[in-house]
Amino acid sequence: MKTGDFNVGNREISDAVIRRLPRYYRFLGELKDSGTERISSKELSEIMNVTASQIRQDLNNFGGFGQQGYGYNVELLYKEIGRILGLTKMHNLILIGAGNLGQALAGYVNFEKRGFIMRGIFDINDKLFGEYIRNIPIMSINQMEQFIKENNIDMAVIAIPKSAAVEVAKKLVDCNIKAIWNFSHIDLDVPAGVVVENVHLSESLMRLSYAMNTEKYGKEK
Amino acid sequence: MKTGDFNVGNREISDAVIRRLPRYYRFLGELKDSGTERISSKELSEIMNVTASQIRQDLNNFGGFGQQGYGYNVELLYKEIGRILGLTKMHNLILIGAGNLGQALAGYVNFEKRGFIMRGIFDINDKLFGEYIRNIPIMSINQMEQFIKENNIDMAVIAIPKSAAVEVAKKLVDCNIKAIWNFSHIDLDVPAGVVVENVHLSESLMRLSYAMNTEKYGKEK
DNA sequence: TAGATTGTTAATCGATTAACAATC
DNA sequence: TAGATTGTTAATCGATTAACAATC
Repeated sequence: MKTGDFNVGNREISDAVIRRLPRYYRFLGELKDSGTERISSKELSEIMNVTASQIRQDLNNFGGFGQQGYGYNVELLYKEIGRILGLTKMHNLILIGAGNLGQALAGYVNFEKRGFIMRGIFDINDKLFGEYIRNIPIMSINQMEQFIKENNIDMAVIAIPKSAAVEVAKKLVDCNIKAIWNFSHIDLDVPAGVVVENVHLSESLMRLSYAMNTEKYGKEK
Repeated sequence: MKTGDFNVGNREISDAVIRRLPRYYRFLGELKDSGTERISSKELSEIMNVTASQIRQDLNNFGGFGQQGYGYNVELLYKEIGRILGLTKMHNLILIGAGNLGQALAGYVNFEKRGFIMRGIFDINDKLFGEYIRNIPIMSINQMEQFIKENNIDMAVIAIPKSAAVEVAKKLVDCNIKAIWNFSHIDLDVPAGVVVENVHLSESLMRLSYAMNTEKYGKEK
């Protein structure tokens, strides 16, 4: 097992488990802030509305963080999950697309709390070049490749229309970007070793639409 | 079976299926736009990178839209999925929070294509009152309840800090809002009959962080 | 020590995939 | 008609829940 490899043994950790980790992290953070020192899987399960069994199973993918008869130390567990999620490392990132959504993302300071530092913003609109959002310069997309190399960038946020996203993603991969946070409504095709996390807002809206639609006329409970 | 109730028989349709519907819709829309008339589950499975079996199983939750020996008519299937997702209906919605993210969401015109019309924006910052984003007026949060009643609003987008989100959600529920698209980093607790769809960007970022972290040091494939 | 609660194994449940008869 | 492909049943796989011995 190499450094940074958290799963006990070498089993593959299921996506379902990983999807739940940030939520555990959020609740533990709140408990920590409220001064709670210890918590049992049972208590946490009631707060989070999941089963205690699931909590214990999930955590034991990564190690035995609890203690029989006591439960879990909140601060320790919070820190461990943070480490598992990679939040203790720093990453330099860039944003592509200074439209509405891009500007909102650039203005979102909470990234930095998690170790993600936005270094540059790229767009095709030359009216924006030279401007800044929170000290982050907006530059021409033509300068992107050079900037990535010179600034040790390993992650990119894509917030441009889908017609341009595929080409930009290709360039990013060529520049050895390791992670793409994709807000464009398209599935990006990247080689192994590059990770993509999609935020498809329109799909989220459609799910809400479905739920509204079936709730209204659905069978009574 | 009542109008608007799409599931065949009366089985509960699993969340896993529903989460895939918008993606089918997106791919079918692209196929339709490119002039493709018919497609088999096999062909679609190759484009979408899923199994043909899963596609057929998923669709047959809602009805037999295909034809043996032929496959599926793209335009018909696209329309059916749109209907299932409730995209043929109109909804009036409001936005709470005219910060960076809220402004980005207000500027996002694609909602309207799906039948979601933003009628008003509410904030606590009095410097914004009287301003407009795309003809949508920004008003005081104090006017919200009256506005909802007078404008037949059935959905709200919450894009405010989590400290204020719980209270606003409570007010919305009292005003008979049926759906909440929640961008605040908190789990909203709403009564049965009200649906919530969460977009937790920070959790998405953490998942990307996890993937980066394990990819780098992970076992070679 | 007795009580509490974990870590872990076993049982159950649900979702995905495979197979194939029905049928266009 | 023969070939293709669906709709659907059966088999498999994986995830969740339950149970309990280990142990703090």
